[in-house]
Amino acid sequence: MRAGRELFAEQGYDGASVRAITSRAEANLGAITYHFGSKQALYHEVLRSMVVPLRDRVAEVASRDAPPLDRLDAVVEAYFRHFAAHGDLPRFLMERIAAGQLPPPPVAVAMKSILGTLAGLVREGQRQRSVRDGDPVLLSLSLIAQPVYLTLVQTPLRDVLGLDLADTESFERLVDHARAFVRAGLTASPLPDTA
Amino acid sequence: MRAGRELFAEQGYDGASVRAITSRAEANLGAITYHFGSKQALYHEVLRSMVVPLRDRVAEVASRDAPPLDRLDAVVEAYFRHFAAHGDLPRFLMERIAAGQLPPPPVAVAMKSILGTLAGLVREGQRQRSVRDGDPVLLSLSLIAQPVYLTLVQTPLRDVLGLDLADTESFERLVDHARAFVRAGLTASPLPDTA
DNA sequence: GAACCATTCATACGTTCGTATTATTCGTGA
DNA sequence: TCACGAATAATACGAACGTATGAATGGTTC
Repeated sequence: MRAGRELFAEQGYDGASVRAITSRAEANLGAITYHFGSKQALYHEVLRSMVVPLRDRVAEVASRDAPPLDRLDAVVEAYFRHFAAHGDLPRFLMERIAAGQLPPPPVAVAMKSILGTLAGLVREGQRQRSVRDGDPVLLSLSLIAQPVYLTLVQTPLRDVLGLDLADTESFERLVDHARAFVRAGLTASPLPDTA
Repeated sequence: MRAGRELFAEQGYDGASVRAITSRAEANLGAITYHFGSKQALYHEVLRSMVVPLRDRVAEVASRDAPPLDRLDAVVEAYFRHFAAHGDLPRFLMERIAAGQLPPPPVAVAMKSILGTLAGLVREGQRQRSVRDGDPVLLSLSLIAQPVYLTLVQTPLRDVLGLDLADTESFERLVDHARAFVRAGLTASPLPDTA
């Protein structure tokens, strides 16, 4: 599983061959078929093992005792921290989609679950007028877009622009930036005075 | 080129075989090697043909005669409209990256150029205090994240949530949402009164 | 210590891949 | 009209792929 996670992240699903994975794991060529049934089954297993903790983490942050906006804020941060610890995850979330396929089942269910959680949080914020009006699902997607995209482009940015967002200092700036951006994007415009 | 664009979008770079492409083009298996030199060269050519118009479109919108915030707004819309007309593009922009590779040269070049344009626009807005303080490149990336991510997840959303963002009405709602979100994320907080 | 069973291992199979090779076709310009 | 060259076409090649097969291995249980 570890070798699979690494190689799927490095080379993508198609790029990571069964031979490469088993050889990195110092196992036999047949090991994947034997233990998981197929390459795809291993892939799904790897996905599950990465995506479930993210889902749990988001659910936990979302259920804290704090104003909805603060919790949404915390979700953004949680995403970044989780991605920092599992830098491969955003690639896993998007790879099949970017290759024109449906997301694999583990990703689809996690996506659905997280989106439900966030949309509920947004709705709560809207009820108490702290979050801007608008489709809760769209607002949630816009939130998610930030950590996913910004993490995803980190490597290309480093290689194309020489912009390194991975060292501790830059990373904190990145997180702060995204939190501020999302919070501003979500916050209900302060009402003129009345109301 | 058309067959390549279609199949690369549908199946990803690895998924689209030379045989499938040439057969859809009703051409011979050797056609790609003959006319482009290799599969990868065709891929780069296809990328260039999609990415250059986007770059030009952004540059055009960014050079309009309007307040920076309005132009940034217009860039978001331009992205969405361009993606609506070329729904494959976001996949092309992200596929190799999501597969753990560097972006192909045409994408890297366009990325660099667009990012330069937008960052300049952001800086201009910051100078006249209409755009929030912060790293112009990060702010630009946050802007780009919205059309790219939201377009990218459209298909999965339809299949997973039954949420269809492609019909005209939903699409306009989507664009309006993203514009509002980005504008709010970029706008400098109104100063208390003084200043 | 013998039987059993999960696992490891080496190897083979059939497919598909991208590209190279060689021949053929066909429109164009002298 | 003939020759040239660009384009198409059919086929071959070697490599890599995911998976299947059957034999070895080694620990556990009676």
